[in-house]
Amino acid sequence: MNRPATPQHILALVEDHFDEVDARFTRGRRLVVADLAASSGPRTPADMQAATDLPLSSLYRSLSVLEEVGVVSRHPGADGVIRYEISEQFAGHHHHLVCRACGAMSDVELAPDEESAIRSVAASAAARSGYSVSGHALEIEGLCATCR
Amino acid sequence: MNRPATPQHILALVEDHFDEVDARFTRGRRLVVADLAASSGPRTPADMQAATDLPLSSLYRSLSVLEEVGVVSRHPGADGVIRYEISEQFAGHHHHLVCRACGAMSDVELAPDEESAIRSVAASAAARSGYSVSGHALEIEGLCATCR
DNA sequence: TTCCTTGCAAACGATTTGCATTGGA
DNA sequence: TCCAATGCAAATCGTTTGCAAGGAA
Repeated sequence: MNRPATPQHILALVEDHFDEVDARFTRGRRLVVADLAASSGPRTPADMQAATDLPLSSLYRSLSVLEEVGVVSRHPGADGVIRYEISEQFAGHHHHLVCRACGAMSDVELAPDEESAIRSVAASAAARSGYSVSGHALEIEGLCATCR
Repeated sequence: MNRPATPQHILALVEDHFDEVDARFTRGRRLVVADLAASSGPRTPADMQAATDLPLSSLYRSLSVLEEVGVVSRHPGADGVIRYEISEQFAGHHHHLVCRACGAMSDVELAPDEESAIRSVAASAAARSGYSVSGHALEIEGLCATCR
């Protein structure tokens, strides 16, 4: 999967994935995935706790399992807080807009030609430094619509 | 300044900058800047404390002053630790290679045409989402030469 | 003197872990 | 039954702050 998906779609894919790796897709984990799937950008544990009402320790434990099985990925913010989102495998490849005033991150997708331009720049830069590339992330910094 | 610079050059620029904003470029601050200027990528407070032997509290205070006056910038890593580097104003614009095995970050510069390609992609993506752009950062993820 | 910087120790806030309990296969 | 998941409380770890001492203008 490498294309935007609806929350329901994501839930279904994640459910299948839990079967495949044979781990339990429990209530807590489901709540976390549902919350992230419905969001338009990475969320902090505090955000998710407010939305799901799970105890923080359980939330963190769910996140760590979800990360292990590749369902979510972490995005540390400049404020020192780690934000999570559904990983690209399930939510599709995209990039981030980061508001330098409020720290919020939101998702953006690039057009195919933009995407391939980035990919080729990343590949050549990595080659120059002896890295083998496995991915890239463009972070666009600016002011969001409400902060500008 | 928007071009790679030698450690000495950076020290000199920073010294002038401290004069301009009339703040003191003290021993501790100088040690931090020298350490960062000599490094090939963002460093953690622990790295810097090992190199400079400054007490952690003083180190953090120096970093916070340096950040306020625009000399350093912070780069939160996936491991939750914040890394610092000399800001682009003094060290030149560049991007990062991040090793997904060891977490190390190293600097890369792009060719002018690569850079302008990224800039234009960032501008159009931001416009689509109602953001005003102030900068961009490409993070290239992969395995570094020693981890691959 | 006066203001800024430093260093130590205590305080914080985010995240992790120990342990006893609960829940599902 | 049995192992994994949960929840609470306590522990960690990176980072920040209070406060008294030191230094430069």
